[in-house]
Amino acid sequence: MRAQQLVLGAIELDLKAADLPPLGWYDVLLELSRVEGGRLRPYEIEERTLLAQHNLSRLLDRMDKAGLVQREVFSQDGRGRWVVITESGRAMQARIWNVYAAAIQRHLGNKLNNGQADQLAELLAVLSQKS
Amino acid sequence: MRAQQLVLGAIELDLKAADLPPLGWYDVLLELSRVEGGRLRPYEIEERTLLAQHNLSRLLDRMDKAGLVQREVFSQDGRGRWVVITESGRAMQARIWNVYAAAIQRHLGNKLNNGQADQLAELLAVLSQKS
DNA sequence: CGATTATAGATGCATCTGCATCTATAACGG
DNA sequence: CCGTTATAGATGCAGATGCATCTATAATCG
Repeated sequence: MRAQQLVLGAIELDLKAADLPPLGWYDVLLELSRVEGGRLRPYEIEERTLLAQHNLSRLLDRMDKAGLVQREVFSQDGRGRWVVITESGRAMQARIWNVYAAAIQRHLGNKLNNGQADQLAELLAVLSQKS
Repeated sequence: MRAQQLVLGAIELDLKAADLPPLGWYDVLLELSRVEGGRLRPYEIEERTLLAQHNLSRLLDRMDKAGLVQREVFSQDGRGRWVVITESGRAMQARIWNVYAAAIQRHLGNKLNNGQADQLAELLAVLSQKS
């Protein structure tokens, strides 16, 4: 818990210092940017990111207002929506990645060698397994 | 990040299911319960827990209102306060620990053997070191 | 001393999160 | 079909968090 808080906090500070939005925004932008057509249903984003439904709904409000995504109707199911990444959203994803990658390097890469990083990833993968 | 979110979320759910307050409360109660006299200055709690100052200040409001801690004047320095754990606070700390310990066992202990747990702790300690 | 600066803690305000619930639509079962 | 139940997503409200700033007191330095 302590390590996560410290590392995440340090990364978020780096983002903030570069006037970029928090990591949650990046997670959404990344998922959208790497699927065909740049569009996903909200529940798909939810599954991929571990954001809670109500939380994602309002994050999308903010990202929509910021012009990074747009909501469109999903005609096959009247309940559903498409969330589509905009050009500006793709640009933002790239800008964040520049800073994010450097932050990962600084706060993780500089502290662990490759073997340790692999080991850590493996142990955390074990913890992430459903129970 | 994912592992932390999953494991912490699962532990918090266990606490909530037992009608207990979130882990932040436990952190404060634990620190207070294990010092002589059961009292610390707010800034000391802050250092030990990584809670932000303004955040801790209001957490203490809530814990005070719940009768788990009391604030007392600190006569050596007019700016300072004592935070003192109450009997009820000690009882709560113990009640939380029962549930918390079981949750740690379920969500960590059952997934990692001792060697893996040690390895993980060691890697995370490396990450926690100041830059 | 007295003015400046630093520290301890509290607080107003905006944002974010969780929780429950709501609306709208779809699926299902008799 | 129609009533019940399930699913997608939004929203009102309370509680939590971050940020900046405020008050009060201490320490420092000319």
